[in-house]
Amino acid sequence: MRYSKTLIPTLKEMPSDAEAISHVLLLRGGYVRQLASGLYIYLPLFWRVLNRINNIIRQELNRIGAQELSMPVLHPAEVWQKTGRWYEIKEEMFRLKDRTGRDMCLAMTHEEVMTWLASREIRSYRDMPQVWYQIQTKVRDEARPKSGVLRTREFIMNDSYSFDVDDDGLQRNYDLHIEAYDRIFKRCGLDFYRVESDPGMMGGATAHEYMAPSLAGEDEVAICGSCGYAANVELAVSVSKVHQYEETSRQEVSTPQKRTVEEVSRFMGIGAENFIKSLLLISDTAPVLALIRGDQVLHEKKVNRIIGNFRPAHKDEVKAILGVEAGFIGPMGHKLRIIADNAISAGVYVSGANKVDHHVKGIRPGVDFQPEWHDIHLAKAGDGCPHCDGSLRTEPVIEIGNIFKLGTKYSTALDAVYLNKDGVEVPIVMGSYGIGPARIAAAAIEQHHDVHGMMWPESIAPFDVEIIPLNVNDAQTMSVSERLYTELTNRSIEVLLDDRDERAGVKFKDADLLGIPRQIILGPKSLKEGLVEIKRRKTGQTEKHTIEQVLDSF
RNA sequence: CGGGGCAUAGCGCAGCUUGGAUAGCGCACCUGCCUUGGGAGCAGGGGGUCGGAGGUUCAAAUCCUCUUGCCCCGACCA
Repeated sequence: MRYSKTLIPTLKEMPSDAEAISHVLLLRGGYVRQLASGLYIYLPLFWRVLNRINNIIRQELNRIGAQELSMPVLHPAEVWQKTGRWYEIKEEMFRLKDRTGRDMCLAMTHEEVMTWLASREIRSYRDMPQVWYQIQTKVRDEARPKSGVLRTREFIMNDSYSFDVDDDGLQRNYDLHIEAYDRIFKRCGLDFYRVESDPGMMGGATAHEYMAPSLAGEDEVAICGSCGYAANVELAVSVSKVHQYEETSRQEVSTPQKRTVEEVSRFMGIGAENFIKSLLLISDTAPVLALIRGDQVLHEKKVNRIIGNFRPAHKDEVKAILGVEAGFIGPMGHKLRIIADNAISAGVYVSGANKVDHHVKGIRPGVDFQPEWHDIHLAKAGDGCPHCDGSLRTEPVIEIGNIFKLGTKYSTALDAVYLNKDGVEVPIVMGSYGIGPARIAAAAIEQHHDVHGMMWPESIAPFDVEIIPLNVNDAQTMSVSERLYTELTNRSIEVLLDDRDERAGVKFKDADLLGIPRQIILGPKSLKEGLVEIKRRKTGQTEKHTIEQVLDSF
């Protein structure tokens, strides 16, 4: 392609609204433009990148026997009503009516419609397994679009759905998708982790997320350096550091005006890990007392799974329910439900005395009070790995893909059933798998760039090579450029020819910004010797070669 | 949804506190000359009515009210 005839509106100045590096570079490099909050126009360069990514995805999914198809973006409400998500999902779903007043919505995802199709077309165990996928637009009214193309309200997703007769079949398809996804992300040149994740509203028990490490990431994963345990911190299990404690007898201590763990800890000269933090939570059904170690943070999602929806109690509620001011609550002597983090199952602790201005030391959990034991603390860097002796570290990541075992949640709701060998009607067992191509692109930029611009992995770069004739008014320069352009193109190499009548500096700057992996530089000096230069964008190294050598190197 | 910030030429910004005459700068753009290995130089030129509505005032980019959009933090996130 000729640069002079391609829309590549590069920007010299820093866009003021961009924060994430990928966002800045996509804007500056003329890859995308923003139409409105969370809505982006993909210009020719970005579209080429996405198509390359999508082709890798296609190849790998076809390889495991998946079949590509395409689904509507506009859905009738009924299918979403049948699974209940029409009611469960709130403002995040775009809803509208057609001219007859029928309720419709824009697709946030395609479990419903895929399952609807399966319910009509799959009749027998002989029809399975099936894996259907598409590369389609999804629309979600995000509460807060951000970071350029990383979190948008409309985006392309590759989503794949498996249909099996039983859990074993599902497991096979799940494993096949892991294989395909591993290959896809590897081929796209990304560093990534596959981590255990929260199935969330998808339902089902098992789920993994593919995460690309990046400062621009919204998620955080906990990783064990020794055994490879990796999980989203939303559900990461961790072994709290063992702490030293003193065997003291139970004893009340006066702690005037000292309420927080930090205050009392400093006042008594005892480390925060020797405290029990008592938090009163109001769930939908009853108040619950949650206990965690003083040096830890309560993990609301974990608690949510145990007691359902809840909120922290207000100050006056604490007084009304426990009969003591917040700040002096202790675990003992209460009748309500108590859940405690495993970390405090051993040891001797200090906590509130349930009496203003007093705490108690020498408290023995399991002896002085009997809670339900759970993991309800937030895993943090330095905590022990739950599977080995290693310790965990945490890292910010971009979610680039996810895989879920759905089970029969959707097939049951939409009556997608088949007849098994015994002639019995059984619900289809499903899995769903998703990849965000734009996030792969953004993650690749986040992971591969320098101060001058992007450095695309070869597999997903918009072009394989950029030819840079330094002086387009020089006949020899141009004839060699044209020859290289033609011959490389004939060999199916994707070439960008910077045929603009611009100064050398402009072309170099733009080329580095665009990040095409290889640059072929044609200047008068080298050409006199019959040589051209090849520059590798990643290393910045240049080598001089004859034209034949260059052609042969591809 | 809570908190904060911004909105003046295509882009990046100044001017606003303390109202006052043709609203300014850099980049980009157009014309000419010159130049061609890291975003050149000189000369000339076009383009905005200050996000929108209302108000105060002799006078509003500037003060007041409302409103819309965008960004950031948090909540949320199939």
